[in-house]
Amino acid sequence: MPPLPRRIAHLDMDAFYASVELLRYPQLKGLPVVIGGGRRAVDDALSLLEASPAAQASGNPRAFIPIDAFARLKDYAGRGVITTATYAARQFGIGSAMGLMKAAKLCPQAIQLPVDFEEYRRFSRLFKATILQIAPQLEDRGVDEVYIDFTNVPGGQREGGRVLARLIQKSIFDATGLTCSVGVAPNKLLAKMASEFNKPNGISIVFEADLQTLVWPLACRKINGIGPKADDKLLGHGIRTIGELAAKDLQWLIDNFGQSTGAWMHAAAWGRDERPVVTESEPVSMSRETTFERDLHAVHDRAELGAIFTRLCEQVAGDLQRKGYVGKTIGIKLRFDDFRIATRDQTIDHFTADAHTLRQVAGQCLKRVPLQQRLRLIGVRVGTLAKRSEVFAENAPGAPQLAREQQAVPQTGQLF
DNA sequence: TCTGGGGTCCTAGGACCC
DNA sequence: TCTGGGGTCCTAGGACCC
Repeated sequence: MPPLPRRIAHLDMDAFYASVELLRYPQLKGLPVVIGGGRRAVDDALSLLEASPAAQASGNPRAFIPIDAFARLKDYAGRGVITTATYAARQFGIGSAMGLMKAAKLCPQAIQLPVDFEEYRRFSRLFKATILQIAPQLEDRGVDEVYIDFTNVPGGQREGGRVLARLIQKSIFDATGLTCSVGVAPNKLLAKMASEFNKPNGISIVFEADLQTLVWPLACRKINGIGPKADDKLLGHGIRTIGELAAKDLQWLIDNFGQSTGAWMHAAAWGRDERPVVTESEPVSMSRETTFERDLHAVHDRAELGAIFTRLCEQVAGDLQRKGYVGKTIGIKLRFDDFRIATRDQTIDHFTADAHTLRQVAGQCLKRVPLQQRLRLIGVRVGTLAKRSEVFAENAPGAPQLAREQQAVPQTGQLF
């Protein structure tokens, strides 16, 4: 029997965070709602506001406070950003990654909700488990997106995948009350674009033959992997659409964008993508970072900075231990007040998940950065990961590498 | 009232080894 | 004197994605 034509689906939950919140608070349907800005400053502000009569009357004090109330709070630092906004809020020009203060200006009456990642993750697990009962080849692409290989699944070839897509949509709605959009195409690249064609709650089916009519008129930016920089550069050459990109010579693209990027762009514009659906993967790094409520200075705010730095190391160590990983490349990330970023890292001779070791090596990394300028953010990262169990197995008997990890790391008493 | 947090992958130079 | 390659690891930065 000849192999079936490859049919790959991209499934995207519709306005995921907002939809989960609307399930919880159906009264908010149709109202402008923004989700995000949930930093400590916001929590402090919330606790002040919870006592307000309007909030009390709503029955859910935290949920029904207009965003404007924050903007008017005297000492509010205002560093939170909007994670997402409902369609009603988008009408006012509010979008994700927008500063909370700007959003308050655009739509003072918008209701602000804190983000609840735990709840979103719960729904995420639920919809993915639902898909897995129907189609076993699933690639996780974050909390609200997946690729699914339809090729050999019953119904996966009927009407180009529409029959299976409909079944999955219905099953997810029955299990969660949430809608999603699905694109089915010969590969991941086209499936990802297709899932955007018919939002929300839509299905769109794309074949190779649809390339010219459905894909070539789109902006290059619609290709997953072409971001703002590459798009700017393409525009600089007068290339606006994917069709215009496809019309360019392969060699011309290689000369202007490099061997790898040029060749990839050419293939993408012609709808070619052989990447498989990857059902399992190991993490490469784990990190924690935080933006301060006000910019801090390495000397002036040494104690505060040191405490935050230590906490980040403890958090990364906790994450590693909880998930059963160890790593040997320890690094830091700094963002200065002018938004410049500096990174430093160091690879040590053994794997670790120990907070003191991370703190010590990360402290050494910090010493290698000039710190005249104020800092906005600091982060700690561990890379070159391995499964803790495998490092144990490799070293048994004797486990010399981990034995070293368990040695007490001398506390220098210094901050950095 | 500018601009969060957690990731992946790529590039490019230098060290070091054969 | 100076002349080679190839391969891997480490480090710093940057683009991009969700």
